[in-house]
Amino acid sequence: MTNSDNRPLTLRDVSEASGVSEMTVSRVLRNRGDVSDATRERVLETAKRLGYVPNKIAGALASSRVNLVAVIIPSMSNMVFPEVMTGITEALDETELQPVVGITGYKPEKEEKVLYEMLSWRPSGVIIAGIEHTEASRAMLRASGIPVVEIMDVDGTPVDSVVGISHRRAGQKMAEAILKGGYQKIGFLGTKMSLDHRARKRFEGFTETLAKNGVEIADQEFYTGGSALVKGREMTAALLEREPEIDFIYYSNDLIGAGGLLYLLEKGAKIPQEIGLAGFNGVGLLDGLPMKLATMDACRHDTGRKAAEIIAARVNDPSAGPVRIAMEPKITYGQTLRRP
Amino acid sequence: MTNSDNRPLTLRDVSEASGVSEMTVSRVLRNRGDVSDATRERVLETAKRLGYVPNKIAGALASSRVNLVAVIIPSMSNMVFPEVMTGITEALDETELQPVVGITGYKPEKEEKVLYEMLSWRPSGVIIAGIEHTEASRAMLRASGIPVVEIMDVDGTPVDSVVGISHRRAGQKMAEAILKGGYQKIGFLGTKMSLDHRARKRFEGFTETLAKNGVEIADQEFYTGGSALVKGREMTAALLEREPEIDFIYYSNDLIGAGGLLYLLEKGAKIPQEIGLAGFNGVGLLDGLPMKLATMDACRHDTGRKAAEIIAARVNDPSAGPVRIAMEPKITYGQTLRRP
DNA sequence: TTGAAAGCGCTAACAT
DNA sequence: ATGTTAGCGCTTTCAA
Repeated sequence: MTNSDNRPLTLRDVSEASGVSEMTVSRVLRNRGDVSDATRERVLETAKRLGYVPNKIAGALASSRVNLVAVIIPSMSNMVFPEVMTGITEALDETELQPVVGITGYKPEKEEKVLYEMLSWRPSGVIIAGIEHTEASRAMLRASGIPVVEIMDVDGTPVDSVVGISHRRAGQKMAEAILKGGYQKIGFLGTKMSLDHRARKRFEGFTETLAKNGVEIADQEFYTGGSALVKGREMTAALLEREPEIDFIYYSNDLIGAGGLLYLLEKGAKIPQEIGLAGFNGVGLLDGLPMKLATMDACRHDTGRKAAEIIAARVNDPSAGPVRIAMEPKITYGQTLRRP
Repeated sequence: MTNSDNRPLTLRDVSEASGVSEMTVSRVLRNRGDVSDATRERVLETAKRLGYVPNKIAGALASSRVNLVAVIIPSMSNMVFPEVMTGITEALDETELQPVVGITGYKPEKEEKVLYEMLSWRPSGVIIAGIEHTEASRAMLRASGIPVVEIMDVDGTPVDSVVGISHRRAGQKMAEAILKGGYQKIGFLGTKMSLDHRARKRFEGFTETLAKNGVEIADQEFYTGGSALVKGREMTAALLEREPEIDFIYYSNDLIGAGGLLYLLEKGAKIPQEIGLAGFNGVGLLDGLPMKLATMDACRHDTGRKAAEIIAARVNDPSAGPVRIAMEPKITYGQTLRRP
């Protein structure tokens, strides 16, 4: 089954074993050009019998084509990014392209390293989360000469193409909905936002809109690390301890929102009359909680799909220009946000 | 910032711009061999100024070394696999190796394709979930001549090395704990297991151990697709409708277990006196539920770490032999399983 | 400490 | 329909 020495098989081995030139073997294996059925069959049979696996490294070097798309995201355990990946994978499955994922852990320097590493494999395109990058990263992206799509945030200046929602707008919209719901004393609980630009922009859009309507955040708290459900409970308890009059809490994500929801339900709070809640993301995982949390869909799946489609289109037609797609985040009222 | 034409920069460009040979540039960029400080500095400065990014494709072809480890898993949205990935990444971060992930969607044919695709990049090793593969996949793995670690299941015959728990044993252990807790009429709710071998093995170990103790599963049901929390609710409701006497439900994963738990709490069930519950996986995400679900830790993080360490060791010393590590799954009683 | 030559395994381009 | 030749951009090996 294995070849005698430990050398991986080459095209030449298949060529010799099947009695046709390397070039013809190559053509058969890539379904290129004209090859007679007889030859084709013989080559395929031989390749299969020997257990030949082509060497893409050599192929890529020779053709200067690499059918890989670098996908650079902060995390895989966030629930948010697997969904984006699904969209990307779906779209790429219709092409020759394949995604390769790099994880940055939300750290700009790590992003820079991962990007450098991935670009050194000369991928056909890059999909990268966020629109904030180090100057070095932006320079690399520009210099790469390949299509780049920044995703999940359109508030800023993209290197090339961009697809996503405006988080500033998402925050605004939620603030408007909350005010229309008649809530007055509003608190905010979220992650520490020094590096989570999207959460920060939502927060900014949120507070600005409240301010325009003469409302100021009654209280706020930011956490880092730990179980989101537990944090949601704890922070909600602490917030209400400090400010018992609060009648709405806006959470920076659905998980801490769910923690807060569970806590308040146990306390017997009247939701959404006495107190309303909203999260962010539209995490399907949470369907099945005792009460459906108000949230906002970040269009993650579509964003992934669209981004991949842009790359695919650009690979086929390098002359195509940059694209900017701002999706509209939609509120899901659930059962924790009073309708106007 | 970008070079005038669209051609990516090569070593030669740096060589010409810095006035030293390509070879010396190469040495500087890889910290190899003796290069004078003056030369090193000049080369690094030039490379940075030009924005040179090395071409790993060419490097890999020339050196026949690829510092990539193929990691092949069924899914990224399962909560289980991101944790394994964390362990793998941690261990690889201490080496020159880098993980590249392929997703199979639990489909053997897709696994075969992904494997072929990844092997064609000539990685330094393979970490692959499960011990059941198509014969073609096994043949590829054997023929690849690189270290292979199958993970998360040790019940079967590995191609090379294997790290994980015995799911059969996990099922047995949970059955024993439930019986010792004094439960008698036991139901099972889980995923359809045609392709989820690990869930199947747990189920088999579970029922066999019950049988040895003269107990037969009182009722069971299998689902596919949909929100796990919702399914957990629905199936629990249906099960208790059919068999109101049931005093324990074993779920094939923590999420449907959590759905069942929430449902039963709403119904005012006395847990764990009148009815006990247990899931599987030890999903940290669920900390913060009103009650802590009994579960079993599948040692995912350690499994990932260990697997990566085995690959790294083998890369450094190709003569090392295969390794088999069976971890011991530990029960977490939580608050839903009566202790003996 | 530096450089020159050869070639990794494949494919583009050009024969035949 | 098939074969030949010349690289792709780097590293290995050997020479200076």
